[in-house]
Amino acid sequence: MILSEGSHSAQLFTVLSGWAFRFKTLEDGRRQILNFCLPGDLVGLQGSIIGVMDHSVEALTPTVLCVFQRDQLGELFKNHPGLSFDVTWLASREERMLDENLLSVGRRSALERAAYLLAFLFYRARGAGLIGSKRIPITQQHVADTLGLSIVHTNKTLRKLSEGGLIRWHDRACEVLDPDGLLKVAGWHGPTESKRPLI
Amino acid sequence: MILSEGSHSAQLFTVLSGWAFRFKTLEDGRRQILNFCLPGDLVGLQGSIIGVMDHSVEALTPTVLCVFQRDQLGELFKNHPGLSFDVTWLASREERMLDENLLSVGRRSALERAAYLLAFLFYRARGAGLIGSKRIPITQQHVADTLGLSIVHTNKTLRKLSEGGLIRWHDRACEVLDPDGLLKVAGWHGPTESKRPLI
DNA sequence: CGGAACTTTGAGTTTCCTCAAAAAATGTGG
DNA sequence: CCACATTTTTTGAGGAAACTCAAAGTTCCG
Repeated sequence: MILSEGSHSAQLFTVLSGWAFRFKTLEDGRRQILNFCLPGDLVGLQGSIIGVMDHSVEALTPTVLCVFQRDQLGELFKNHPGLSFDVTWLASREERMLDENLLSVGRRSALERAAYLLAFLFYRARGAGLIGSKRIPITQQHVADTLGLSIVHTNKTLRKLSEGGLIRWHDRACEVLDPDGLLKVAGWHGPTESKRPLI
Repeated sequence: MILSEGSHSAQLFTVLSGWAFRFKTLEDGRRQILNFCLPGDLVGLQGSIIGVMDHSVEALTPTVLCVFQRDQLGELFKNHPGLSFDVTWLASREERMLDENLLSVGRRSALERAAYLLAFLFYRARGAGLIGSKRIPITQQHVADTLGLSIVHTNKTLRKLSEGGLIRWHDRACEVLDPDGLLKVAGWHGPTESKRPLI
């Protein structure tokens, strides 16, 4: 599944199963991953509200979506105040995650950033009900493009986390061995999530 | 005006006049500015919906706010679908700005980042109706904390933009002399804003 | 006028990057 | 199951970007 930037029929959808990610690119190809999309996430609201999507979305695993029609959104707000409150709740949750990510990319060191990201994804997966799999299905290139680092430096940084026994990398995926250790390295207290609406 | 992180009576407000900014800090004091708040902006939605504010807000100039009560939000969604749509529109606009900022901090060089930020603020000021003043009331420390750079390197970077005749720095503020030049340095096409709701 | 905040400069260091290439894992077709 | 192409991970070396430390100018404000 790939939905690309500038695409005019901006889609609004929720992820039912699978992993995906949102990203933007500069004209010369530099790519920044903005956030990851897990089951229960609402993706593309901005595009739906504003008219053009200005980021792209790509799947990491086979993914099942529930697609909404853009023009249903006005109707939703008119007739379903509870649901539209939930939509806004999810939007504000996404914004909170972006705030955290921006803090991380702007102010944390490479090692702290990597630890933060993997802890973040670990807890998101858990929160999305993917309890069984501690496997985060991303390549080191994805990590690099999320953290704003080169692939080489990312590799050397992840290696340190591996050597510290915090993670293990295999099969194009990261296995988190010690979530608390990651939190400590990152200087983070973990997610402060309470109960959330499902759409 | 300062509202601080973790404050429990999370506030929701719109800026009526003045400049402010949202930021987060790490425990050792490193600060990341997340976005700037100009007249017409809705600030603190996430806090209002989720219960605790997890960023702080500080004023750059004397600022007038219109504060909403948090518990009015449910009522708003129930009885004013048009307005609640607008609230969500503004939330998605904020998210779009964060996406851009994250791309910038993650993937642009120091010079590109600085140019992007100043162009971004220039167009935001214009969009907020502050047409007269090309003055952006921030110190170089604010720029550094927005771009994720040190104050020293920020100074040297801004100096290059000054020497290129793109900006002028005086009175703890930046004057934009050549917006198009900034866009070119940043490799950006400027804002794609259409009409927006006022709350 | 004096103190504080802000801007500027220089020097040396660290972090991260690019280039290049090898090693390992993965996927495909026979 | 094997041979081969592709993608991903790993390593080394040298260079560029950004950082810290330190200090001197400047501007602002009471």
